[in-house]
Amino acid sequence: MKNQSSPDTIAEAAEPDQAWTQAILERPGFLIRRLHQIHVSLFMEECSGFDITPVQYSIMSMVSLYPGKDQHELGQAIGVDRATLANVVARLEKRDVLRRENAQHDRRVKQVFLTQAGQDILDQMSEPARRAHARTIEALPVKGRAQFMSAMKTLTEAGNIHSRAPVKS
Amino acid sequence: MKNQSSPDTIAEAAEPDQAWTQAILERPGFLIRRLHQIHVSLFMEECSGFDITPVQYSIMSMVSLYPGKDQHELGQAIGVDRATLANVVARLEKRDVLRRENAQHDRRVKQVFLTQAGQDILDQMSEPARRAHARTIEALPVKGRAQFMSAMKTLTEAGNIHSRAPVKS
DNA sequence: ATTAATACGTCAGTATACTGATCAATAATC
DNA sequence: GATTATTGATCAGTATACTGACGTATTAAT
Repeated sequence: MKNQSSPDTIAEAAEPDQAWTQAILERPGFLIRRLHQIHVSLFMEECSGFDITPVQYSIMSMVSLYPGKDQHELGQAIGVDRATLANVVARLEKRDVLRRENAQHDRRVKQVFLTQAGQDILDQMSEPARRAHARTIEALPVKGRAQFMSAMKTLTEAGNIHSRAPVKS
Repeated sequence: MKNQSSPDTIAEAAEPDQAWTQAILERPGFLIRRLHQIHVSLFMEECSGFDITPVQYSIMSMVSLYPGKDQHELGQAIGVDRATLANVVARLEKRDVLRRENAQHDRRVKQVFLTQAGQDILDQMSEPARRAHARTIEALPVKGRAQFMSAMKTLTEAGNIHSRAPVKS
């Protein structure tokens, strides 16, 4: 209610402290959010025409490996909470990419399967998806990429329990 | 429509190929999404009670440095598209954290200011926010943290133009 | 066997993130 | 000066992500 609430402080606010701005833009969380945005953009660019998002692709990949895996297991496998996973799967089912089926052994459970259309999309996306992942870290020297991926593994494994939807292997 | 669409393939699908599962879970984009989730969780945990998200904190920090910056500039400064930024700012305005004002020099422009309440929250959040960022990378050895942050800077700078809301400095 | 606890899925609500369209104000062009 | 183009903001729609609550089905405990 003193200095920053008055509009006539605009002029001299143009160059307060470049270092402080840098401090904001170099926080770990900030850079992680940015890199996530960048990867999603690269993924959607490489995979344009399929209209499949990175998370959808992760789910399809996992269902392809484990046909009949239920929603709860799928969520735990890729680190997506059950509410979000149900949303994504419902969308893919509506588009005839996935199919859900009530399990006989437990009527609470819904098992997920790829349709033939879904398997075809997955196959066709293999190369563009690989490129998107590669481009995300291509600015690093080859040696640096391995170091970076190693660090990411360390951090995600260490932080796994702290996230709301931990990956359960 | 052959192997994966039949529910009686569940049993033998239990252990298809551990290596393939690993391949999914070690893609760059996958780990980036996970680390982003983890950081947000840590941030919300450290800053519980304030009900301020990481992006909201970024905006508040930037407005504190540049009072009167308009929405378009703010979005470019922190890498958030204008539609999203307008949403976030509108929410913070409703909670009396920020204040918007129509600029005299250009009636299209809405300048953003912190309220006193907003500045107080920002001040009080300084330490918990710092801890959240620190904890996000604390699993790395001290030397590894610098390397990791350096790699993140390289990647976000290189990928900046590819994202839909590039940071403009 | 009934009750209690747990598990799976869903729903409602909220937040970030993006797209594409629209509208009003400004800037550029003729 | 009138027309055109550009810009800032908003709106509608969609997607991931999470919370808390609910209902139903299963399992555990009594």
